[in-house]
Amino acid sequence: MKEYLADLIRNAAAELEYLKDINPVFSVPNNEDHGDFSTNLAMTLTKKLKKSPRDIASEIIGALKYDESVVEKIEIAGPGFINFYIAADNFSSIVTDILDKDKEFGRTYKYKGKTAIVEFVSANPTGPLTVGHGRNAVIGDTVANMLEWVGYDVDREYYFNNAGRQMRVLGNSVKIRCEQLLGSDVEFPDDHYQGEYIKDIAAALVKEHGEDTLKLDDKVFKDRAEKEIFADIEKTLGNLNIKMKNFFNENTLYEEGKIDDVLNKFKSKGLSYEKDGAVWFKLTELGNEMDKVIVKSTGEPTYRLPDIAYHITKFNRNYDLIVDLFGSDHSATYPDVLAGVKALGYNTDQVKVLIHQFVTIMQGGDVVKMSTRKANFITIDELIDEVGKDVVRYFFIMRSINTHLNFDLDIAKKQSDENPVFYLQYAHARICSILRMTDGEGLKLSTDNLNLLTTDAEQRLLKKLGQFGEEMLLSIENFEPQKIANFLEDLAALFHKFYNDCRIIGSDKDLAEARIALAVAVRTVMRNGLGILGLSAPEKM
RNA sequence: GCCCACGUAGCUCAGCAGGAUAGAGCAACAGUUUCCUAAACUGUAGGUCACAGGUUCGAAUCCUGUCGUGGGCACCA
Repeated sequence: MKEYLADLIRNAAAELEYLKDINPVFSVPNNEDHGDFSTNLAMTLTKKLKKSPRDIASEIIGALKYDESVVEKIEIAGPGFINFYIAADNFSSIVTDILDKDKEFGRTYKYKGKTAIVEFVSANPTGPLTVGHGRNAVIGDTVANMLEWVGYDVDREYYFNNAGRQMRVLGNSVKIRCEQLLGSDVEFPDDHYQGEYIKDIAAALVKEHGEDTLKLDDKVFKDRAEKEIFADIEKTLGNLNIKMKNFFNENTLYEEGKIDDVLNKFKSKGLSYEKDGAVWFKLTELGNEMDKVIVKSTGEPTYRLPDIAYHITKFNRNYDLIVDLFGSDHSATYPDVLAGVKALGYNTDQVKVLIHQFVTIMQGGDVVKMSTRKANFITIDELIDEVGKDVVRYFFIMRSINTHLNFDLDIAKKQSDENPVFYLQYAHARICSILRMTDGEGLKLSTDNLNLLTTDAEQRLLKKLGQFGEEMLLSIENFEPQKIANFLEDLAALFHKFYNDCRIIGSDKDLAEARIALAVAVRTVMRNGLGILGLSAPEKM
């Protein structure tokens, strides 16, 4: 429709010279009194033409040759907007289109043939995934879904490191629990992992090895903990319907010499130097503020080196789009890493770094501080048990990733009617219910009389449905999952209003069958949208 | 001190590729059911879009500064 209007204006260039080579922008006005589409074209031309915007608008309208069965009327409004009112008949065809395309409706293949990798979660295996990790997990998976929706072939990847100090502390935590189980009164250090899960792992080891447990190599405790915790993490992700394609172990970068490769390249390019027994990365030469250490005087690399090497593997795996997702606590690390990758000749334009702000957990009106080490946390699994997977997912994507998210456990756990997810799902369930009823009445779906859908509620619903594809593409290209949620909330609201205003059973047969077609179209769009968000579309509630 | 994000109704937040009278949910108040699920719908009330400048025909939206909140500024990741 926008294309049609743009053509109208381009064709008018024959009469009005200044419309040549112009690309008019159309928007849907917030206020319905302002028509179906609106353009600010006249106002943008005031300077060039030195005329009042309303005069220009009236000149343009005079030059437009349009079909009155499509455009009902055109008006000048406010400071100089040109508002287009589309004849009612032109919106109902969307229903046929939706029924036709069904699961494919609203999808584009704009990026067909392109590949993407989305790296997310990437928590080191020191404990169960907590509510704090939840936002990252859900946003990452949803972004991956979104990219798939526009044609990308997407790999979901989890990057972890099982070497560093934290992992040694983890292994030692298990070992000390074993000692305690075997009767030693050794004290458990404050800075070790306090969680119950450590005791469980220790108990399993003691059960298998008895008194010999303490003769085991230190590595065994760490490896066992890592294995059990990872199994747990994968299970948790599964509970959220998240399936990783790959778990990438930082260690492989060492084993395959990737770390040395980077180090050598830096050296040969003169991008590193030695000082105080450490190797420094010359970031100042690349325009950053200060140089940073990449290899400590102990010989161990800092995170920067493996991170750079890791990103290079992403480039070498030939992804067209590389998405990294992490919390704001890591926001300072990525510029160094990108600078390193860029310095080695890779095009960082294809890297999209998404940073989400923190989640503040509220309970009883207070902020809950969480720490994996102190075992003071709420796990995602606990949350799912309380409120279900859909609520958890929805809470994490319903807000812009740039804002701090307040997760009020009391509300999340409370009566479901405070949760907006149910509002969406109820719209879907309601439609299913209607269809069960109309089926019993012998009413069938028919697209023969869609022109009967003329009430306010019906027209608004039709217009909304027509915006689905464009809105999806916009949210996806901007990496804004919350916009999909907003769209679906609007659609659900319009449907609920339609439900209250327009009855199906009891209406004239032609009208009833057209309304069934509309309802099914809404259901299809709702289902497609919920699918992208990874939410279920229940038939009954 | 420096860097990033945020500041919109009592609360939680949309809106921000500039656009017309700034929206929703919750909370408050008043209504709607012999009728396809009331997990719904309708209405009332509630605003100095943190503050101050600037750009613009036009600013919640862009720019600068101030204040406030969160996160970061390691030879931790």
